[in-house]
Amino acid sequence: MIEPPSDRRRTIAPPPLTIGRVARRAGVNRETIRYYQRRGLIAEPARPAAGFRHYPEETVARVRFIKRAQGLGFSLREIGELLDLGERNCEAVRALAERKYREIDRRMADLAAMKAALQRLTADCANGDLQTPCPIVRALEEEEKGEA
Amino acid sequence: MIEPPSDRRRTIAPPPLTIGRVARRAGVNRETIRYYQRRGLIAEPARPAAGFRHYPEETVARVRFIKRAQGLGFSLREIGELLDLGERNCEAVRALAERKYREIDRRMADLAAMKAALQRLTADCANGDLQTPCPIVRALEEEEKGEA
DNA sequence: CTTGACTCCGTACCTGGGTCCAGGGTCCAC
DNA sequence: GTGGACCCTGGACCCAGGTACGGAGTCAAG
Repeated sequence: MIEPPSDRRRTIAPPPLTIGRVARRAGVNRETIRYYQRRGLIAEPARPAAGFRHYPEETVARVRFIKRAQGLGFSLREIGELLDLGERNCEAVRALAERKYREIDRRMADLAAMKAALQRLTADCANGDLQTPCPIVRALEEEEKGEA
Repeated sequence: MIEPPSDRRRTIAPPPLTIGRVARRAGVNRETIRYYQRRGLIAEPARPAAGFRHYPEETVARVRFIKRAQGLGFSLREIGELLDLGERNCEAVRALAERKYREIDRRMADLAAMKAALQRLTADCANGDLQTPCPIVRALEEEEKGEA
């Protein structure tokens, strides 16, 4: 995974961190890096060679940050805010995290309701198998304002 | 909400169930009805007048079914399957419902993990407020393969 | 008969998060 | 110096699930 420093040029041959390398290290598609750049999630890198992007090391961490934050349910827009704020406004980051926390809570409650509903439905269904006006479909057609 | 039967024509003046009426009754946009039709989720209605769709009463129930099933986490494609199967294959409907149930379970577990992670993060943050290299951002940049 | 509300159609557009492509240019190890 | 791996660009395309538009036709009440 970590390419050996090739050891012939005094052990210091810093491999320029090109887009493909960043992508591989961060475990994403090359295009995703370009996309994040367009979205302003990662800074425009230096381009010392003929237009080739040379990224600083932190970029890999940043991309991983983005992916992990997505995993926590943040949208790219929110992640942008996190990244902006994180550098200078810890309180605001915490507020965002707490908002997201509550959002996740709500989503879990929704899912729990769905689950319960599905369970009821499949239970109905399991009683008599092969009923032709399927009770699940039947039930979903009814009003049934069970939850507020 | 329920338009009065206008009472002048023997109390039976069946108002033709046009697209707008179906939409209002089902609580969706008119375009959504057209869209569902394009997607094959609701049948092509009769068009007795000059091209105007006249829907059967069941259509309203069907659209509400679709919306409720979406609320349970089914995609329109899955809902199409449900509707197809529901009319003749109860077992298959049940299988779909159970699959979705398990999917919801997984999503809840994911969310629970996210929640826990966020809680850890905000707890860190609450210790010292106004830290400038925000610990949340810091933490998300680290590897931390906590969950498998 | 007029007016306003409604409907028709196809197509374009939207959000979010990417992904792919063609037709070049470049880098570097051998 | 050559071959293969890599990189550049802008724009098109993808998925889902709709929403909006515009110009025309129609229905029904007053």
